[in-house]
Amino acid sequence: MIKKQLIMEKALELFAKQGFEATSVQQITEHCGISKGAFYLSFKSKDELILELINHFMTQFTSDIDYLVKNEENTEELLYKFYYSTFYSFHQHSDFAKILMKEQMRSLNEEFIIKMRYYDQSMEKVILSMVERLYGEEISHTKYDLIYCIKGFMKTYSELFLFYNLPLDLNLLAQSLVEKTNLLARHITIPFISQELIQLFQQPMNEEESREQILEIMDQKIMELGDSIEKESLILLKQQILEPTLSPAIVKGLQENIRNHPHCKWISYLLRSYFEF
Amino acid sequence: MIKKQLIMEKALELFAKQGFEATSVQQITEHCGISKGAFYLSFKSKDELILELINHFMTQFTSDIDYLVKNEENTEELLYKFYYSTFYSFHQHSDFAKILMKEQMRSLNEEFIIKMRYYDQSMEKVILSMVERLYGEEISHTKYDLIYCIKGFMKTYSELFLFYNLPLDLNLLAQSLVEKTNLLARHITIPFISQELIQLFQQPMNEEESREQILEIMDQKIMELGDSIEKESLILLKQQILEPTLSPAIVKGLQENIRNHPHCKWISYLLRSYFEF
DNA sequence: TATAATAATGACTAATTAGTCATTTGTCAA
DNA sequence: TTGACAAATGACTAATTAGTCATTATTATA
Repeated sequence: MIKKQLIMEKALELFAKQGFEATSVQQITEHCGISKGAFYLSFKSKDELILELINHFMTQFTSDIDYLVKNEENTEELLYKFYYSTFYSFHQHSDFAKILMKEQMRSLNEEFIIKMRYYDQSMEKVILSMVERLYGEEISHTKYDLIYCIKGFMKTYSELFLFYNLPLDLNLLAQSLVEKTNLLARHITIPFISQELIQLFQQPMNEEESREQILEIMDQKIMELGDSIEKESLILLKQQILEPTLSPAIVKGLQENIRNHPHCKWISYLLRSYFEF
Repeated sequence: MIKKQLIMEKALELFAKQGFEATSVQQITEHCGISKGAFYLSFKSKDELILELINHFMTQFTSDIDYLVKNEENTEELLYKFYYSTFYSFHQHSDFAKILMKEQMRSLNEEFIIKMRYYDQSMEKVILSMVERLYGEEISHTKYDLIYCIKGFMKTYSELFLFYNLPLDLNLLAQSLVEKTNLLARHITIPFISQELIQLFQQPMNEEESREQILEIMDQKIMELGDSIEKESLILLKQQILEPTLSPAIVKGLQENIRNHPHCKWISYLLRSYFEF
């Protein structure tokens, strides 16, 4: 298991520099100081490694932001904290962020594209719920434009410090983007992205499937974890999904128990969506 | 010469779908219906093909926008036309635009990165001069933020119709972005991107080299062209650079003569920068 | 028609790739 | 010390790659 982590870390460095395709398994194993065979003991293929990297970072990233958006009490501070922690995460995991910017939609592997679209849509949902919390009904007809403007800010300003090693004043950056976002939110009158337009390319993720998917991931995590508060909480939460008996306060508390465990970030996010808090 | 064009067109289609690295020369030649040897009669290498594609589109693209920004009389209309023609070009050359979005900074080849940075900086200069024309001195301390917001809009909104085949209402899109841009321009108070920050990563393109470069490209184009108004204009403009004798009106007229010739777009842009109109 | 010049071919090389598997090495308990 | 098991190795395969070059086909000219 520790070997797997080593490979993921070292591969990430190479991928960030050269991209997925230009980096060979040979290079990765050399960079790790292990043999080629050892690589295939940890991963079935190069593609599996890439998929695990994408999952690892995207789940963490999305769920962190989601938690913030759903739990920050102070609405005044929310937008600031959103930008701050987004760029903080980018900065912290800059190798993965670079891949995200470079690789994006690319690569022949259909599976990657589907995965990335899924996470991209999850992220859009999170931003949407933030926008709705912040500005309410008054921006209902311009909210999709606002989301795309926010995404545009994130992309363009990330490039600045990801690809040129510039000193980064996170506080100023967040403040500056908060001002821009508020300006747009309060004064846009001509929306371009309508509800219909969104529906044209956002194939809905169907709900029933999602329940089964949550239960499946929970089973997997329950098996992985040793005896702990986290494991017990997961088991109780699973029962709650199968037949609801517990009070909201208890469910909320159980979710709180698992949310900081590094392996439970994603299930944490899925449960927040499922229980609607 | 016609063969070269065929290869460029067909290669572009494949590159847009699969990216540079995932597309083999074999695939390209098959898609063209020619032999592998024939490919190497037109291009020294696969990299040369890629570089020519980048040059072909980026020169055309940059110089078209530059002409618009420098020559549109009606300042009210300028921003609208900027967005309209930008997205119109993207739409027209969507295969190349896709590559631009996907490939971006990527690829191991240092030469590509340098080329793309050069064109990116040229584009930033064009946008800067537009912003200065539109809003004057009052936005001098926020103008770089404005440039990056405009670039963000361009990127994010392009994705919508490049990667999902959506119907595109260019008029509405341009109007919508004009409103957003004006809002930001008139109300931003907290800039993030300062003059100093810009200088940290924009290595200046030195001026003396640029004069020699212009003359070199002119010589090349003069050789390429058959006897025509364009050729004569180029010869006169070259003499003007070597020793200025002609009146501004004549110089302007000579530039006008060449600006619409597809092979002269870039030299046209360089001359506008050199003569400062 | 005959000759020269140019264009086009595709089998070839050498390098690199992802992935496999017989073999070796290391680590335990008995 | 032995024997059993797991961990790790790297030479190997089969496929693919960019680029070459002797050969053939086509065209233009005399």
